Amino acid sequence: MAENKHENILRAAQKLFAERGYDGTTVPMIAEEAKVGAGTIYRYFENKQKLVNELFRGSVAQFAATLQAGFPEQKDFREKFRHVFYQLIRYSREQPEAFRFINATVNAYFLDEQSKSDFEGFMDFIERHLDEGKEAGLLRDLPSQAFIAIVYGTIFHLSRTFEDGILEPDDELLAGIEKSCWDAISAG
Amino acid sequence: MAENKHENILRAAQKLFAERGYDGTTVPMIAEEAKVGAGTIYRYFENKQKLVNELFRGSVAQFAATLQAGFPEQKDFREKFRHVFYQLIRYSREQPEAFRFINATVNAYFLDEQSKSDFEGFMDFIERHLDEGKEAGLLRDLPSQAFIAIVYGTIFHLSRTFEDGILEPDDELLAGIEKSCWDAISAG
DNA sequence: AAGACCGGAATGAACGTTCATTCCTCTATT
DNA sequence: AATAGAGGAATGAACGTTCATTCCGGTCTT
Repeated sequence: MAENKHENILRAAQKLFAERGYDGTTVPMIAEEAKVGAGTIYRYFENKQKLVNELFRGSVAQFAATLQAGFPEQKDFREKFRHVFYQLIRYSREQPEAFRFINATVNAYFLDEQSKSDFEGFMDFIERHLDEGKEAGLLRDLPSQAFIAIVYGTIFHLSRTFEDGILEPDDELLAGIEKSCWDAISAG
Repeated sequence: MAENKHENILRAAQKLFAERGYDGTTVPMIAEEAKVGAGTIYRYFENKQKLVNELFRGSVAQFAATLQAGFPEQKDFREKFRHVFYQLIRYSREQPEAFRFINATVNAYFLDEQSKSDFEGFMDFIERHLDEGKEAGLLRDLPSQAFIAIVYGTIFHLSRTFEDGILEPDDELLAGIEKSCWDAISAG
């Protein structure tokens, strides 16, 4: 039961932070959602800010793990790109609260230095992957950060569209958008 | 000076909401930033929530006006798309706080129905524009909302990249990204 | 022309409420 | 009986909001 409460509190916080934001969520709200006393939260976390930072880093780590899981190191760049695209989609679909929380929190004033640099490290993985495609001459003559804006930006907005029920995600739609993104970044 | 205070309060709120979010910004903070007494805010706005909604609607209206200003109604679809793309970029560059505030607030729990429907009306304009291109057979066989995710999502993420100083916006870069977006949505 | 007066605009101290955090009691386990 | 874990009442700070008071420009009276 011990480790369980720690996890329950994090999950409750994630849900509420995703819905209402950090400052719109009170510690008693988190306690109620996690079904623990308000004081219990302070047995597991020094304060609210430490809690949100620990949650953020955990989410980013899980996100990074999803992205790297089954990465086709031996295959060609086109295949690697497909992998990254679909794993980004997968995380945003399987952990919509975490995905929303991460993106809403990236630039927040309450993130500490370690959290920021953890996220940068994660983005660096994507950037390095795109750099590889650039060096192979497969991509357009644009900075990697522009490719990130196109691919990550698209997926970010798409996940909102799915969450709001405006579009239904199916294989055909996702395949079409993956091809669109590839065509947006690939050379000639 | 009368209308001026109303405007000063809105601008102060916009700056703070963009930086710290609605719940992370206190009314006394807004008062200090606007250089008025805290009580003065309540002469112009019924309460904090009415203030944030009025600000949101004003920002959306300005955004919509920017998008429609000089719309090349007589030109071909390719030219219209270019217009929309560059006007979206323009607003995000000229009003970065408003752009950030709008996007961070779209799904917020404190937005009232009118604010939500104002924003939907704005998005409808973009969607209708893309529908036109679809009906003309110029675009891929994807839902318009997917195109919005690609174009708007890209620009949204790009504006973060510019704001953080990661990329410098110049004509060549923007032209390259505009072409990328067009290639992502156009048929054949 | 000058002083008295008026009314709305502006203020910031003060209110009740709610927040993050602490502390003390109770329960369960050994 | 002793200890550790958990809960929730208690606490002081800070919140959104109100309100008694001050300020200020214009108008009336003489």
